[in-house]
Amino acid sequence: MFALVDCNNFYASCERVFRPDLNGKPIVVLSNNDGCVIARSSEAKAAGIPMGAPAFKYKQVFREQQVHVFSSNYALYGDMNKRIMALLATFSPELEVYSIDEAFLRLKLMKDVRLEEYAEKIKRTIKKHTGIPVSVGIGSSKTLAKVASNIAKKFPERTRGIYVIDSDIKREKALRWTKINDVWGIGRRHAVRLEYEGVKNAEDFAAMSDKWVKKHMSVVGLRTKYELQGRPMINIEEAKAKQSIATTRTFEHHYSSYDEIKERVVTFAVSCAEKLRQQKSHCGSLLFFLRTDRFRNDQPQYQRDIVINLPFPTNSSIEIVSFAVRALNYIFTPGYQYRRAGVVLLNISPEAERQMTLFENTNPKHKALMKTMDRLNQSIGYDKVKLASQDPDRTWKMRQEKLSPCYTTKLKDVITVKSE
DNA sequence: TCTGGGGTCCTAGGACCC
DNA sequence: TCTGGGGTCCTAGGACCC
Repeated sequence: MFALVDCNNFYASCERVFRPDLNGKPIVVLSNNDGCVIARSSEAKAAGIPMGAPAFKYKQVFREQQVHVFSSNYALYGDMNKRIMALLATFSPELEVYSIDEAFLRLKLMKDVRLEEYAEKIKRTIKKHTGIPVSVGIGSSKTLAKVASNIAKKFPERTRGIYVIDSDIKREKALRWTKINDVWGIGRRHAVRLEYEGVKNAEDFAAMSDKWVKKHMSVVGLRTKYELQGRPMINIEEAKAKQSIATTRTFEHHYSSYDEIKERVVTFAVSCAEKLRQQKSHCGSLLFFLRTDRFRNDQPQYQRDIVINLPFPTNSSIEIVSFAVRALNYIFTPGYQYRRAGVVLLNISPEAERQMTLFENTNPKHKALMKTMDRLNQSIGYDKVKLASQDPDRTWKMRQEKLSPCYTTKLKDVITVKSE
């Protein structure tokens, strides 16, 4: 059996762990630059605030409903995620961390242990040690575990956050209840198409012909169909090195000067290179993109991507920066108001499998230099050692007006508990 | 004034090989 | 009249996930 453990309203719950005064009150968490709503407590959902709502359009709603607004605090959420995953690892040797707030576990059926009780124990443990409420869905495939978890979340009172699909009768009932666009693996496009075909729920979809599904939705759709029927097609996956690494940002305002954009691009490239070295890989190519503000139709629009194939694989910040700047030089055109840019590293392979080239190679001194830079930045603080092409006192800053303290990762932010 | 960021997998078609 | 058969690799674009 597969279990899906999913944190309820994760970012909002993280904020609430250290602010118990906010229990029962509406909370939203905003994206970078305080742009959109990306997480909502159940009270905020009930207040009618949709996912992805632009914050500036909902200011009045926030005020009227007394919604507590937070900027996203990834240091906090990332650390809470680590703690939860460490706890989950004690429940099964086969654990897949699927996203920042959910994980799949493979459960071997054990004698004398009922699945409901095991799920209950998982839920209780996470709550006790981290303060985060979770839902648990269990089924004979990952997709069914997802279905079960949705039911658990939808009916918290009746299910107490736990739902187990362990019989055909329960499976059929669950599939009938699950709307087609709520099925894991069926997105907006396919949902529209399927509804046109008369498919309303997961049960209808599971009854479609293999031929139709394969033709219109490829083997991916077919796997989803089998999984809904209770035949596992997707396994627990162990953590793998990333195949692409990106750092992209919407700027806090429009930039038109080359120098300002260049400084940002350098920083994006450095950040990508750090992530690349962390997973002990190097990259063979780099994509850079630059675009104007798609929401401003009173201004001329410009958007371009460029891929640069590196002459040799590298993970040196210095080299990756120089190629990123070269990419910028190719596509930068003066006269536009730029709003977004990004660096994506591609063609990633393990450092250890380096293919030597005859004439060109990375400077061997870079390796030791990068190691030292990474060590210093890790021990004395992020961004303390920079390349000269980065602005030493970075003038730009992400808009984060409602940032909460880093309760679990900064000593000065640790809460004080007074006892009498 | 103001609208996020980071990933994966699959397929068709082109270009190539013998 | 008539023009084979069997492969691989790469890329762009689409669809999906959180």
